[in-house]
Amino acid sequence: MNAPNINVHIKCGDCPIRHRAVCARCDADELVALEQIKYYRTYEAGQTVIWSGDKMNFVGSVVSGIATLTQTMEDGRTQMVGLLLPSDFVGRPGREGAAYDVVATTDLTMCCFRKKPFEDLMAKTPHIAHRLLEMTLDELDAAREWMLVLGRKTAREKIASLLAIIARRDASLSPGGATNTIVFDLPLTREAMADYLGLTLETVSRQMSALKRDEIIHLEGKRHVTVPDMGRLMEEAGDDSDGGFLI
Amino acid sequence: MNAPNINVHIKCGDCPIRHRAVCARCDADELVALEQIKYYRTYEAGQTVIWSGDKMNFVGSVVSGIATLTQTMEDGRTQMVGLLLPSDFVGRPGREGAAYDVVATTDLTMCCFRKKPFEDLMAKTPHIAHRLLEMTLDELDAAREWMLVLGRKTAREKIASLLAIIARRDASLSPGGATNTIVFDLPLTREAMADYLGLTLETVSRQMSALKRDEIIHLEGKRHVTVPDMGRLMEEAGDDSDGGFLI
DNA sequence: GCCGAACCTTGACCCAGATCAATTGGGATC
DNA sequence: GATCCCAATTGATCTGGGTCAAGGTTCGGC
Repeated sequence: MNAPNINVHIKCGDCPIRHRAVCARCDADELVALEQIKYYRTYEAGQTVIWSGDKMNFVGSVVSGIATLTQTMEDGRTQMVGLLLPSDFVGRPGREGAAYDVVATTDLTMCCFRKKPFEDLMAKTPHIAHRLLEMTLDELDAAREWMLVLGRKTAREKIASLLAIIARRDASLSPGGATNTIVFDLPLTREAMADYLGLTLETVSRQMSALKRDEIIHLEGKRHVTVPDMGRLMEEAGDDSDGGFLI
Repeated sequence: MNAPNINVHIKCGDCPIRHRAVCARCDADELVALEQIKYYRTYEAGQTVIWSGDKMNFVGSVVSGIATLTQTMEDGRTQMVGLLLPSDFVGRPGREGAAYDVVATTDLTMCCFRKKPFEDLMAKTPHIAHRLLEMTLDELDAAREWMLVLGRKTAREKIASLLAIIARRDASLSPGGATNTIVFDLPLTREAMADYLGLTLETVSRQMSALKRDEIIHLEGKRHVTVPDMGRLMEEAGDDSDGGFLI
């Protein structure tokens, strides 16, 4: 039950993450070189992609689905340290072992490269190295944003922050058009949300109920969320007024 | 009182951070190019180097002294998101504005490059881009480590973790030799420690007193710390047994 | 359509750490 | 050595979120 399927194969030109992943800046020639060393893997929801401490034989990009990066203490306390969405990069060129557990939260497809050939290619291809630097800097910003959430926000603000982040990236604008209503499905269980936010799942549940009671969000079932007014959600998150694009 | 001094000038060959900073992998020619665009700035303890949101005209490396990276919410809650030690890099090539406040904690000397020339040079010099990627990946690991501290550790564990980190990098092995006693000076006020750890300064003070009472540390004055047994400190931090090198 | 498992919600109580409030200590400056 | 100032300590009290415990929902398998 643990061997990932290796069957799909997409041409880079047709790849849904072509313009955002580590290969985004590659030209046609470079893409050919990547095409030669790449292969796909799929994982089922719940499967562990990489165990912390294991030797990493490959690096790669998330093509579809969602995965989490988590760190665990000996006594079992766990903290999620990253959420991997399509186009995000997994693995660290230049390091042997994995520093975190990577777990598929939904069914997951990854575009993988064996580590050594990828490192060799990277050394010869500044476009890849440059794009990877850019992506790493973005992740560093996201991690630091998250440090503020973990260190200084209340439980309610934490939940609102997480919802706002997911809403903003995952958002499918409501068919209605000009409203700022946003609708999406939570890709995480209450427990995973708690691990992300440094809370317990009970507190997550209570705060979700509270936000619902206060009509900041509407819930259908446990996962389907409607945000009638994104501005109010941002206020609850304790972030400055609107959009909050990085200055 | 706010204009930084611009007076020192060190040859790259004599620079104390030559082998660890963003220029670490540069060869002689590349160093000449860097030498031409670099200049030094000094700041006094307490001075703000960069304000969040301001246009960044330069990037650079910390040569000596310590600075902090902090984020502030509108209501004044602040979270430190990075501690900048000698050889650490400040600024983000490819972005206009600064995302965080940078404040000198001690007197500080920086080796600066105007942003545009540095970016141009970086595009032509893979050694710089490569080293910057490496440093950014290390910072990302440090930030994620810190997310575990902020999200899941108790106040006592947080303090022990911070002391352990400072001890490990800042450590001057005691002249005695073979003991694992470590002595160092705290570069941070109690308030700065609190901002780093997501605590209040009162809690920091109480936990410092508790660690002292339990003889995990000794204190002379408020800043001079002796750790008689590094292993015990690591235990208090909740980290796995010894050294804890990244796997 | 019954059963079990996984996930979620809600309530009651408790405690770690925040908050409010003095007090102490250690330099600098005069 | 008196005064001021700021960092730090310490105490008393309060509270947000954790912990423990008891249901409720949903869904797939039989």
